[in-house]
Amino acid sequence: MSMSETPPRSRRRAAPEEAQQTRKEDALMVNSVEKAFRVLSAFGRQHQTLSLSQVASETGMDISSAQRFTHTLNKLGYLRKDAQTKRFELTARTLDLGYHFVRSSRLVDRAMPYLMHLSKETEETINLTVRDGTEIIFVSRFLSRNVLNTDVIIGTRMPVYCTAPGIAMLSRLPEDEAMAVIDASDLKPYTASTVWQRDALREKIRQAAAQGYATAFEEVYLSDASIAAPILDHRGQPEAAVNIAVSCSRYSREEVVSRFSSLVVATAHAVSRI
Amino acid sequence: MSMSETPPRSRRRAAPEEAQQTRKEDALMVNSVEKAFRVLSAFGRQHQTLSLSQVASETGMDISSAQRFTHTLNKLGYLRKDAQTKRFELTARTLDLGYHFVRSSRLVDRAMPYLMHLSKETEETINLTVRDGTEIIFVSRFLSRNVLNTDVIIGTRMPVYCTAPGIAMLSRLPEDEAMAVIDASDLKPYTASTVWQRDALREKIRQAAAQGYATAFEEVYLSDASIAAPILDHRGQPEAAVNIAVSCSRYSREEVVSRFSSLVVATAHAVSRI
DNA sequence: TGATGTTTTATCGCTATGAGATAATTCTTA
DNA sequence: TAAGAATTATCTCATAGCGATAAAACATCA
Repeated sequence: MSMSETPPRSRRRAAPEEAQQTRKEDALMVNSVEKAFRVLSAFGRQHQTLSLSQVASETGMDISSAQRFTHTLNKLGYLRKDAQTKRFELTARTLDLGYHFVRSSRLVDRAMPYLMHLSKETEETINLTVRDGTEIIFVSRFLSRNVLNTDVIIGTRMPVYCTAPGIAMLSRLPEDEAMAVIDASDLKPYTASTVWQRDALREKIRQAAAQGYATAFEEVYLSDASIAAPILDHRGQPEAAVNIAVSCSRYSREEVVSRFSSLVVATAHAVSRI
Repeated sequence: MSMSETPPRSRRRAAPEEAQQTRKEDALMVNSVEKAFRVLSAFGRQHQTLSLSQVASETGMDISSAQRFTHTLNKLGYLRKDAQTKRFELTARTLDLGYHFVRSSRLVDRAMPYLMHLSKETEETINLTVRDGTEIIFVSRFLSRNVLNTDVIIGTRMPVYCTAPGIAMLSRLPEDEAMAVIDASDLKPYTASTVWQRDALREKIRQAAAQGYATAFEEVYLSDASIAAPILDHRGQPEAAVNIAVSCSRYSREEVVSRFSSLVVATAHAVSRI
């Protein structure tokens, strides 16, 4: 048997057994959908525009798939292609999905008037956040005229463990569930003030549970202080949090608590449906 | 031949010729992607939650497809399913796409500091919008402490023809292109003040071209006034618009122009890359 | 309470669809 | 202007996903 003959052009796709596997596991999964989202999320601050081959390498797809999905997303209007440079970029149409979410959210509906009121009363930045696994997502936001942080926008994600809203939400979970979230997190200090050790975090969660609110001082951004309270759904589960964010330069830690704790707790309570 | 025998179970899918047709027309289109988006956009203010069969009827898909796509989107985390009621709702993860867009947009990057400055200077609501066909989309937004309109949020769409940013953008297009947008629009009056007739709109566009800014007084919402200027890209095409929105009760039409026209024009010019 | 209709979930066979290869074309750059 | 790289167009084949339907769970009403 000659070893040198060219092997028959193996028309193999992915790893056949493995594909078979996932297929068996979940016959209802439409994989193309995941790929489409994979392409869209390849874009971001680092990659404002991408060429076809970059899309392929960023997403780990072959050039043909990249071609098919960029074409599809372009047709659907989520991707624009520059005729000159042949590079792709996201379009404003990508805002549609989030728009539908905000418009369909009972939580946002309920919370909005209270958040507005809190914004006017305090003249500080007010946020509504929800939890997605080990992260919080900013869902609604009223900016203060004082500090305009454009790094945080709607859709921004931050770790649960080093944010006041995150801890506030965990504080209304059974402790083992809360610690499971902590344990699933990639714990690390963002600043010198970040509380990131397991034991310290458990203590922080307990304290938040006792007080009804949580605080975070310069844990992610220097000079940012935040105080948050959990919003509970009709069965008492924490479904969101309100927080007030202020600049450390304008208030001491004690002042943040004394001025804002009861306001934020009252707002969270008003939005809750328990 | 008996006519009463049950016809052989016709295993036909869609209309075969037609499917063949579209397939021929666009071999690169991955139709599953469109269907996934169709499911997601079935949700909204009217449909905060949907059951499986509602998804099917809302999207015009059969129950099997609805099942497959809700399952897929649930797995990917864009849809949540209530274990009790078996109803679906959008999750905050749908904000991810829009987040990626905003983060990847050079336009937003460039505009942000100027918008912030304009917001502080005027203390009024400032918007950044882009055009998508016959609509404008709100991309960035700084709310005034005076009027807090929560109907308009990031991702909101409005017709080009009855908004100041829309007319401002058209005013920097060749007139035939501008009128093509008008002609593609579903022209109708939203309020008694809406300018919606073809000729009046052409006149309005010409005036905006001459002045460098466009205005709209109570054309969509009663008591809302708006003044906008176009942002041009490096080849002089209008790629966006800035506008200042105020309450009619606080300023006369003349005051809106005299106080804000040069500010909004200057801001738009600073953001332009011509 | 059982009977009946409705909705959801699970499963299956078939084939149009989309994967992957590659050829043709266009764009770079040296 | 030739070589190389990237993009676009086109083809074939295997299977992913479509559509049907059966089974199960729920709801409704006599």
